[in-house]
Amino acid sequence: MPSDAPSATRVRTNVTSDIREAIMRGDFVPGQRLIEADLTEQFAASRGAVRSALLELAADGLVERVANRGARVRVVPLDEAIEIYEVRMAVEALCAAKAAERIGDAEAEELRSIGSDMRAAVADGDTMRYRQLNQRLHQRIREISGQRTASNVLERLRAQSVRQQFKVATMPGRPQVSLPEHLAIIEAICAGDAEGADRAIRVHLSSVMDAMRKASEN
Amino acid sequence: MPSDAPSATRVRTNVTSDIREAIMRGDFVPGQRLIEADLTEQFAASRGAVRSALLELAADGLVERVANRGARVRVVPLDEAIEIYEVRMAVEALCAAKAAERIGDAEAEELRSIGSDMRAAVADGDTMRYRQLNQRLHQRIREISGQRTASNVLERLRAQSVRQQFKVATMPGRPQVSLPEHLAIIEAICAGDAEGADRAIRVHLSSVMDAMRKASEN
DNA sequence: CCCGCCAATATTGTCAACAATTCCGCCACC
DNA sequence: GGTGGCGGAATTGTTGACAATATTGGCGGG
Repeated sequence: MPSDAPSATRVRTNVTSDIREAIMRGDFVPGQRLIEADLTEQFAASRGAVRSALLELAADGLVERVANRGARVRVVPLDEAIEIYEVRMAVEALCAAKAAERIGDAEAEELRSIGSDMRAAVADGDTMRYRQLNQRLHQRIREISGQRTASNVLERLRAQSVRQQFKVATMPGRPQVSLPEHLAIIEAICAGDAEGADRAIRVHLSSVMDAMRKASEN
Repeated sequence: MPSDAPSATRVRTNVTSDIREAIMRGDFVPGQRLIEADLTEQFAASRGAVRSALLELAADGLVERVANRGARVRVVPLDEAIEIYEVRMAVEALCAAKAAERIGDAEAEELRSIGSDMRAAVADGDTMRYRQLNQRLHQRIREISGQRTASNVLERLRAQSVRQQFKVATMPGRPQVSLPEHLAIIEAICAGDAEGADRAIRVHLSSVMDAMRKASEN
């Protein structure tokens, strides 16, 4: 799936992706109404296309639709965010374990390289870069695991909790906490230690969940 | 979900559910083309409604859509079915563990009652009834677990693999194998043994996966 | 001063016709 | 005899107008 085809048939921009990205980027805040007419204008698409997009995004759990009352960006309360993370923990642990079983030398080097970059980003206090590396690490682990279904599920769940994830990632001192957890995950996977990778992922996501709870106490 | 509401507001029957059920029931076989005009006639709905339905079902992973070439019932190859079951294992294990932690006396009695019914159904050789009870057991465990997100994910995955599940369930001698596994799950959950419930679920789903592999060797 | 009704408005849902695309059989041509 | 183009049919995609439904603000009664 080429997310950025160089010159190919991406002439006709996909409205669904546009709206999805707008939501995940935060252009639309949770709870905000998404009125078809407005979106039609904003994205220069037909109403039918907008309708289809909203339908698809509703299936993805990103927007809520109630009959005859339209769509709005779904607001994920804390307890539901926790549930999402509990599922993520189970599925990411599966992916990490599988990745540990299947990893090759080149891929191991790549993961370690991401680890080094993360260390550097934390040392420089570059939170944004760390966030990107974090996402890339998790994505790469999923890819190495070869579990397409698990990847789909995780991608879906991540989209739903991207806001909470952002809140946590930008907490002061948070990178210092999560960096060693990430490095532990990388080491376990590269060592082919499925059991250890499973544990390391769970430790990491537990830590994220704790931080999430703390963040919401404000 | 009342499939046959007696008098309620089910005047306007939902096309999406109808098609979904038709697929899961096997009225449409995997790979079969789903032509909008035909569905329009068959379900007495407008083409727009059918289109929306196909869009939604595609998001659910039940049908495949390619641009300008229409929709067809998605065919799930064995290796993908296995992946689906690996994810199910992870998530159902989570649900079982949570259910074990939260179960009350009334619910425990209900689960045990399902267990007895299953025993009876196997003794009578009533495979269909056993299948129903099986589904109800898993569903009830999800409900008791209180994990909405996990339930959604599982419901989705179950819809995709319902065909394989059927193949396995109707294998001769299969109920005799899975009955004790189910009873073990029930006992662990009722005993409040989260760890044991997790293990029991994994044992059971591993067994299903093995059976699935054998079934596809034909 | 507050509350429930009613019309006006905003918004979504549905429909039918039209445009664009792909598929399939046929025929000329090599 | 095989191959490549060329219509015609089938099917999906899009558009615009219309119908159905919910929301809002005002108005009169209590």
